[in-house]
Amino acid sequence: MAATETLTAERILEATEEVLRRYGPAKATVVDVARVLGVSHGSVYRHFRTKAALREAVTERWLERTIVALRPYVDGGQPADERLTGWLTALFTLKRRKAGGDPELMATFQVLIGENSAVVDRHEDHLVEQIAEILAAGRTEGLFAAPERDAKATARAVFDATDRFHNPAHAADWSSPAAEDAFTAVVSLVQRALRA
Amino acid sequence: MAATETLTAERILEATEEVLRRYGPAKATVVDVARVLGVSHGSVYRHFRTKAALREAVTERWLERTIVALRPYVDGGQPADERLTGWLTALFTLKRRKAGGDPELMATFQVLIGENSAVVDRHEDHLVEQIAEILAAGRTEGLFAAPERDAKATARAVFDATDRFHNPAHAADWSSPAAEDAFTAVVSLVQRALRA
DNA sequence: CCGATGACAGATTTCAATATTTGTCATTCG
DNA sequence: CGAATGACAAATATTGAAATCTGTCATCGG
Repeated sequence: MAATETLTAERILEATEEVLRRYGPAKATVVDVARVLGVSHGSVYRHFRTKAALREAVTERWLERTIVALRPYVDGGQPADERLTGWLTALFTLKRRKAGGDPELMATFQVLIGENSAVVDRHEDHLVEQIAEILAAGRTEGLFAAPERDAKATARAVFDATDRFHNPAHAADWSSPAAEDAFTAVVSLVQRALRA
Repeated sequence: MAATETLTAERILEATEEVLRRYGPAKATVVDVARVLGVSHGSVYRHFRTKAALREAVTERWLERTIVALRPYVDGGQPADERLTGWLTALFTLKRRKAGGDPELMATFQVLIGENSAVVDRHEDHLVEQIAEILAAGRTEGLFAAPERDAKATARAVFDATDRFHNPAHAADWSSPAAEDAFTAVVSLVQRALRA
């Protein structure tokens, strides 16, 4: 596997993801990444100052995909209340499928999440921002009441109230059949709270 | 430290708690517990079949204390909506004080929680039961609307929606000053959802 | 000139030998 | 007689020496 292509940050991130998938977060080393790419580990350090920075970048990429996947639910053509339910359901379904489909990968992901709380905080802000957009649209459409406190706080409250259904820390609960009902109940609670 | 008193399950549980506090969950051994009590470790096994059973009993005792501490908020003389806010605030304050005041003890507690999910599930059921009582009272008082689904599911939804503020998994977030506001926002969201 | 290399020091992890702990039970003690 | 003991086997944890990894940098090669 000689480096036929130029060594880019992008290629390193792909290789790192592969190594993390294959060996898990505890055993994945920079040397492994370099081996997959057919380069010396020194070359990896030209693109990422530390192993931690490399893992952080992978985490960021990973989280970014969720943001992109949820975008359609923010902009979609239905009424805002349906879009909100759709968005929340999509987020839950996405995470649950990931957790159920490949528990080991989810465990790896959770370790990265734990290592990079600053990245996660920024990611949460993005998600809250998307909720805020839906809520603002809902107010324009006359579906949602004007917020008692500032709009951002309400969006954050919706995010926090549904935490149990998107925070990977709770992934173990999602396989239970009761989880579906619990999710529906919380979403309906949230919808009642927002209704004009 | 001769066994001047009779060796009871109660005394063993107290000693186990002390050992867990002092050495943490990883280093606390049955031999340590026996040493504190001045007996042989074989005697401890007369009262608890396994180390796991002993830890489970400690966990149960620990959780029971929360139930007792919250009881007054269920029965208290104020209107039900205020009692609900009081109950939720008490739970959050209790947990937060525990987490902030002695982080190591909290970490120990979290390990026990993780080991004994069956006990935790039963504990959650008790808490949800307390919420359900307040909600039922609130309906009688005309403060809360009749539930769309069954009453138990609504109580569970309130519990789930506030998960971030009582689940020890989130203890790390509670020290942030934003946590207080986030909590207030979610409680106010829940109250709006329930209002008649 | 510029990206890649690999030798290197210090930090971290692995592994296998050693010690401790768990759980049992025949025996002792009151 | 029933509660407590402590010797014991099997499971688990600790330890420290050896191996590997991280991060740097002087040197190489296109």
